[in-house]
Amino acid sequence: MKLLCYLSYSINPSLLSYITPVSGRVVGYKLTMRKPEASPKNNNNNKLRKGLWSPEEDDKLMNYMLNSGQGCWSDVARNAGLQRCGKSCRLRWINYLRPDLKRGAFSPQEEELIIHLHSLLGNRWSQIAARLPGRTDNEIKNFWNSTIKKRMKNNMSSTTSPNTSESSYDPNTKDLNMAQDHHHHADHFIMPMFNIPSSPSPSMHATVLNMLEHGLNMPPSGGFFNSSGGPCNFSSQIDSSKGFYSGGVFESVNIGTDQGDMYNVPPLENVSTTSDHNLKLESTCNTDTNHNSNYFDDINMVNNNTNNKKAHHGVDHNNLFQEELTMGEWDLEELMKDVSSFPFIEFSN
DNA sequence: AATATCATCAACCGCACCGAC
DNA sequence: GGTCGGTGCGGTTGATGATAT
Repeated sequence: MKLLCYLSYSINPSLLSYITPVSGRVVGYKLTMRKPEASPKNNNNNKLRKGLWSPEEDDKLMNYMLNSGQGCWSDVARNAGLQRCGKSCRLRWINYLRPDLKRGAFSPQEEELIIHLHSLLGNRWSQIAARLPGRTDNEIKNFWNSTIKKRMKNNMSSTTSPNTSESSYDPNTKDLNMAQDHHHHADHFIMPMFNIPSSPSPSMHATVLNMLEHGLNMPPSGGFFNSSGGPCNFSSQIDSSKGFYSGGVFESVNIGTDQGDMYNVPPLENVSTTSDHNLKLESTCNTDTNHNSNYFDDINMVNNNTNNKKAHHGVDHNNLFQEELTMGEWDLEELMKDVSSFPFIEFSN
């Protein structure tokens, strides 16, 4: 089916309106999903259509974009002969028609990467998507909310069972298995790497990045993340033979050092997100000489770029971030502040 | 077989940012 | 400095198919 999807798309992208991009399921054209004329607002003077896109609309937009390229989206909508708002055209293009979109289910590697990036970036789906070539923020967001979040939720509920801590490893529940395993060691502070709140606080965000930055130099006295009491090394390592973590979140020190380490997170890819600031990021980070430093540079860039958005909340993330990066040691109190908002609790809704 | 419930995901909505005027 | 249009982002909705009862 996946192959069929790719083939079909290469022939006529609009055909794939009938196939969901992620699952590859043939679902038929959901003509009534968002009933185009259902709302009175749709009958306004502009007669702008809403709801699902028809194959004809897809064709129009695709042809226009391929022939004329992207301009002002409202112009695109008008010039392409679409009775859609520019916003809708943009969304359709980015999420569905873009030629470089990858189709099909998320691979285990992609899943791991999403989880990892989410632990660092929170719900900054666009930033996460920028590191997954061919994937859209919407796709990743849906995947997270439907699959990963549910998995975590299920796993959290399973922690109430006394047997769960002894349960064998299940790749489908690996995140919470690890978290719960640590969680049961009450004498050690546990930071569930995958369970950072939707919007990590600046201090927590900084702390996580601090860990990544200074993992080797973490004060042994902290020992927050190492149940064995040894030096605290924060990083993640994939056992490539299994496709998942080999030793838990806080075990190895290997981020970005192995060729096969998927957490050697690629710099922002040339993924045609049409986002200007993503392109800027890409231009500043896209070098392959030093993956490790690039990665952290990249994260810093992310912080810088998200800073503007956060400014209206009255918090200067960037300053906080840089401040904490220079601290060189853990601010346990700050860290603990954030623990209460970990999705260990959040996912219990 | 009929019905209810769940899972998925395309698309909308509201908000914020940015640049031009 | 205020307004406006364009754009991007994250949260949410709701139709559909799949699965359970």
